[in-house]
Amino acid sequence: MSEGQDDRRAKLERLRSEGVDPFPHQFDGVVPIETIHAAHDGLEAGEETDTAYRIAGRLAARRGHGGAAFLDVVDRSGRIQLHARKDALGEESFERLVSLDLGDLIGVDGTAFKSRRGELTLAVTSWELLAKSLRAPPEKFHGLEDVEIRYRQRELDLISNEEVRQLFILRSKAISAIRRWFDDRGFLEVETPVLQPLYGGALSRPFVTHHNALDRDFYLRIATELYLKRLIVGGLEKVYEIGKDFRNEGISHKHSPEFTMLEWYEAYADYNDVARELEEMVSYVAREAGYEGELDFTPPWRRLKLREAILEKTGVDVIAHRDRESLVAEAKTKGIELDPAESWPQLVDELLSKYVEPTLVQPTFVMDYPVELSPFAKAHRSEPGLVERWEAFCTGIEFSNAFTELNDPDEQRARFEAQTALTQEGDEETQPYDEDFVRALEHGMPPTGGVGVGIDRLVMILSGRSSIREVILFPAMRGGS
RNA sequence: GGGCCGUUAGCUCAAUUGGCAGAGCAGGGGACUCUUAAUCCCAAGGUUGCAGGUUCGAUUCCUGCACGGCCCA
Repeated sequence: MSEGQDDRRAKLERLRSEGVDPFPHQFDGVVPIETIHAAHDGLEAGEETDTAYRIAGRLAARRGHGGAAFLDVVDRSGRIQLHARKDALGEESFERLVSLDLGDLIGVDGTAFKSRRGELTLAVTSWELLAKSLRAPPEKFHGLEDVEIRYRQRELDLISNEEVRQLFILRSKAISAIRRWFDDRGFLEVETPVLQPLYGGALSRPFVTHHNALDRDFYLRIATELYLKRLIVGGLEKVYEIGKDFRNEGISHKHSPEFTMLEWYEAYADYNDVARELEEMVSYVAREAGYEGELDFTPPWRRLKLREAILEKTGVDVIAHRDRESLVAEAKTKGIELDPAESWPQLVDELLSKYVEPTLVQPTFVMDYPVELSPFAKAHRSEPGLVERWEAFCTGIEFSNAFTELNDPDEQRARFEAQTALTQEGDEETQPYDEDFVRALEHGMPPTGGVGVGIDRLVMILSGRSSIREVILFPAMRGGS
């Protein structure tokens, strides 16, 4: 009797033999359960109405009392109690209703009232089976807690865990709010290739795939950056894209090999302009998604220079020690052991991520990065050796990255060549030379501000989750079919 | 890649020193017309992740593997 399936199949056959279709085609005129709550939560205990509603959902609990029964039905918007009476429904309909299995999908007509204990309830006047469930749902009180099953069979997680449903509704609301925000400001939503002859726009190893008819390899994109900037060259001026990027690197609580990225580019803007846009946009999205936590997204956010942020947390001035040896030595005087095998920019990155990042709880911009870590950012207008770049942090994680975009094609060519040199030294996360992109820049790209936002990380922040897998419906897992 | 922890009934969890593998929920039978983790009675439910090893005897100890979690790189 695996998972009680035999009992359920026997009921299925009995229903069929009684002339009941266990899988009917549709059920018209359903209202969300929340509309009943909205209309009648103010009723007094014991108060009855003759207002009729038609709802549909999954049977989540049942409490029988002989000639009557209470049943809980759940839909996407909420849960409501049903009260069924044998004297109201008749013997056949009542017996069939109380012998349903938990997990069955039903449609119900009933009138709203409040029970003596004060629970809003639908008195069932008629009902029908909408789909038979042949497997037992997870236990009703604890729900499904096994993390592996929650991720591999997310449908069960959604069925049994209300807060998981709420999380993914929040995610959906956040993404639609993002689109609304950009659409309202004259941005065009565009779609650029996922399959790319060359990858670029970020520092990461790519996934490789093969096109049979062309007999050549393609890369799954690691970013949308370079194609979007070609659209800026083409005169579209304000563009954004929301889509999946793919990075062939380790999986952690903040890295998924497949993740959702928002990028936008705006002609005639710089990194200060787009910083103001990010704080406004996130503040709007948090409001629209119903965020109610401790974080304050109200603009303006705190702005720190990278040099000062690291100095404040470690006592190390990375700009005053602008080569590997002197930086390692300086860190040592502050009691920080750095790996002397790493390059200067890698060491700076380590100081940032280890000593600064975890302390940035409220939304914060860290500004003005060394040129070595930023092959697409324009030189800083007043700080030599730095570029006009910021990253935005919140709850200790980086969720956004932006530049005043480099638009000098000769400078861009030189940056690619520097990356190629790193590749030859064995660095596997470098930027391949993209001649199509440089040629596009040679036609002239206006001054441009560009931003990337990790949508999964933004949803983690808005929902208070600490693992990226919690906010991805079907996260990548080892093994499986 | 490394360290630690976990994997027992459909689900959530027990099992003393290595000695008959238990409970709640769900499912089955029965009672009950305002309950809400409903309640009460009865019966059933197991290849203890997989493969080895030690032992008279392994859920328990050892080795390897798989999958997962947390931390580190």
